[in-house]
Amino acid sequence: MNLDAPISAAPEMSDTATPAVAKPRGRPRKTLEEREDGNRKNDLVAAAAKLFRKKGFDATSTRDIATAVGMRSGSPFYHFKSKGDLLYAVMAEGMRSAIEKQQLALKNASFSSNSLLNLEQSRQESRRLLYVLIRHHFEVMLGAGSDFIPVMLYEWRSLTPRQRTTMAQLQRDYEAVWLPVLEALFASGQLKCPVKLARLLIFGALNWSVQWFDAKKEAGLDDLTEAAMALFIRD
Amino acid sequence: MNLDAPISAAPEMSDTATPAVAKPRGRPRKTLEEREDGNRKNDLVAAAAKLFRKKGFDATSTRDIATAVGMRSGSPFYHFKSKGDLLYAVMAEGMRSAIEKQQLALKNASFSSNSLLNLEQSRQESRRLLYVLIRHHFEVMLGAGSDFIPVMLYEWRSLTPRQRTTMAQLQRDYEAVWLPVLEALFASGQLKCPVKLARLLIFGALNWSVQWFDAKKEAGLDDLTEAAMALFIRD
DNA sequence: CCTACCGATCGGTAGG
DNA sequence: CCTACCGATCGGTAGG
Repeated sequence: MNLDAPISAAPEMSDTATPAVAKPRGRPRKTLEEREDGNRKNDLVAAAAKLFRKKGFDATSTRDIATAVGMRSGSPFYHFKSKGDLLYAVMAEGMRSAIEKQQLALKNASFSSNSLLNLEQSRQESRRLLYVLIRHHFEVMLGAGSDFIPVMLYEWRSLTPRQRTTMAQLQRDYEAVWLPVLEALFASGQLKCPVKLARLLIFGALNWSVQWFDAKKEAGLDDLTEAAMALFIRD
Repeated sequence: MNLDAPISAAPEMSDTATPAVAKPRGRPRKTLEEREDGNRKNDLVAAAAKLFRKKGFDATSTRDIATAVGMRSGSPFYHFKSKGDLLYAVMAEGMRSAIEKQQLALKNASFSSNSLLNLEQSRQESRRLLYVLIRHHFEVMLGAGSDFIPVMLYEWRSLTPRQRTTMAQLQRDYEAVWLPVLEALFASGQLKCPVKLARLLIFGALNWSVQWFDAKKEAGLDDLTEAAMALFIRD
């Protein structure tokens, strides 16, 4: 396992207690070869994400994944200890990337968060923040090449307890920024549902879109976001 | 395949074009033996529903199901042509039962639907109908011994195209009664989201509860229903 | 990363 | 419904 590879930034890959065995280090580090190794690993994760989403984890064979990146059947196990570790890599990388992009989306949107706002301005501000969060969430689930988060949402069952724990932490990180927004909306009367249940119901409404959204159809992600806002939020 | 068994009321069981081969009919029909046969079939469907929900369709072996009802590995295939037919039986039976119970819940609730109502009364009436529909939907997904609908919601991928078509029809039947209620709420300004998207988002919010609801926890199905109403509907 | 391989499991069937 | 079985597939490994 290569700790320098982007994927491995996630806390744990395997379920064993002592990770990071490391290959021999006797050569100049970070040459082209090492980076290509990382690329192949990323290829595997991307192919796995696509197949896991389309056919499900259990119905996807490691041979399917190997074929998709032009490898032979045994080769994925040079990069990943097990099929389960590949699933975990997909999910962890998906969450890591989603959290990063969410931070960015918020930073771009909340330039006014430090100034003094009157009541009406602050009502609009929290509504705008929720819009940004929802819009970004749709993007992450339904945007081009977004297979990671759908896999994360629908393949929890196949994780080990350990992996579940770390994924749950990543998910809490992702949701952490939603709660204050929902609380502000509740306090200002724009949200009438208790925040805790509201969070669960709203995420449900959004996450379910993976099941029915069709990019070729009429509604785009902006339309979806506006519909969701109209459903949940009063003025 | 026994066409008299309750499960087989569903339009199709297998994917082949010519179903219903039928066993020799040379004995008095509908004896105890035949009914016991039906019971065993129902046992299999119930056990399959439970296991499919817990482990997923692909991760459940027909041996698991056989063991759960005290049969040997080959015996389920006396009752069902294939594992896929068992899945279809679970889903079709789940929907048939859900539709039936939904009709009943509506009948008990809408005694006033035929009388003349003033504006405020009709506003309250459509809100109450939505409450009944949501409450019933939670019951069907989260109530005691309700494994059928969760399986139906999360195992579509494993159906054949033919089976998908008939399931889609059953689902339309189930949802048919929701649309006029949502339209009335939209017309009266209690729902601000376009009806078509509202239906998808609302079902998402409800269906996702299968992932997080814990019967041992604080909130009950009534609490859930009230939270959902507060989230979606204005007065 | 490939070759060659293994043990285990799985859906399904024949014959009673 | 059981017994006994089969062919196929699968995750994973040794050795290079």
